[in-house]
Amino acid sequence: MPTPHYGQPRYRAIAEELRERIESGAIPPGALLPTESILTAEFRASRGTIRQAIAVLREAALVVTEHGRGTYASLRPKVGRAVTGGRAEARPQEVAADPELAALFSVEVGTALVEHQSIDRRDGVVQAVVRTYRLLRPNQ
Amino acid sequence: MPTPHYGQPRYRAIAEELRERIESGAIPPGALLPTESILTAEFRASRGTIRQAIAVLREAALVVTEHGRGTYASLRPKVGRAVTGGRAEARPQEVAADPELAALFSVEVGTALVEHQSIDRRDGVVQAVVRTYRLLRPNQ
DNA sequence: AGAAATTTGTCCGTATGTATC
DNA sequence: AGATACATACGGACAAATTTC
Repeated sequence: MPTPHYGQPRYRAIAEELRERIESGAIPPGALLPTESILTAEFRASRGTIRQAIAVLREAALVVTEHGRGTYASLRPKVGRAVTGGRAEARPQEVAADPELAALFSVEVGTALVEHQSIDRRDGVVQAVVRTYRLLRPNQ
Repeated sequence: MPTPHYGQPRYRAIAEELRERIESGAIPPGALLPTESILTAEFRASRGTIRQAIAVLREAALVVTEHGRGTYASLRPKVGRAVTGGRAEARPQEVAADPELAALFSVEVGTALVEHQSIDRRDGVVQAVVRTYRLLRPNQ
């Protein structure tokens, strides 16, 4: 079998399909995904490709994998706009760069950065807090 | 050849070695890393293993790979010296809630949260750093 | 402009190691 | 101990993007 992946690679297509199942609730939060072996059979793909697909979901924090156990659907599907009141507030503010941010932005520790904070709530309960950091004035 | 990986897997050891070369300046910022083919010969490892090692560096934002071109060392500063617990960037990571996060999540200050950091970069230059915080155990 | 070489991307099949049940 | 499931590693083949000639 050749390797035709015009446009979308197989592993991404498979990741999409699995993402659908998770976000739709077909695979409920906390539940185990089918084993790599089963997915291999279902999608008629090699195990490496299946693992690549799962890696995409892991990167997206949609699943968590445990050695010898399996891969679980994350307890936190869809962070996006919940139809019911998942509104996010923003609050620009200047903060001092911690060592890691300083290294990333190539500035001195303590340099002022702009912090943008948004909050994802569901039914009034804070689900996630997102902080975005940028330079006051981009260098380079 | 068997696959003994007591403790450290091969690909992580190779990633460590390459990380050394980058952080020491042996591979200066912006420079191309040796091709996968060359690394395969040097480390006597399969291409898959080399690619896995490079994936680790990519995850740590130490390199950027471009299709058909090669893998570049990131333009990040060698400031990453002070290693006072300052990890380059482990992916999902547990951190202690600061007062503001603690208030938002309704937990005690210092409670462990999961931090996920992603970096938006253009041409190797960091544009923005996004940190997302969530509870370890979502308490509905 | 076009062809070839180079380099990374995707995919397969197999084998073995390690963790969990 | 045995079975199950994920992790690591190898080798081969072809696709796609880039560079070189």
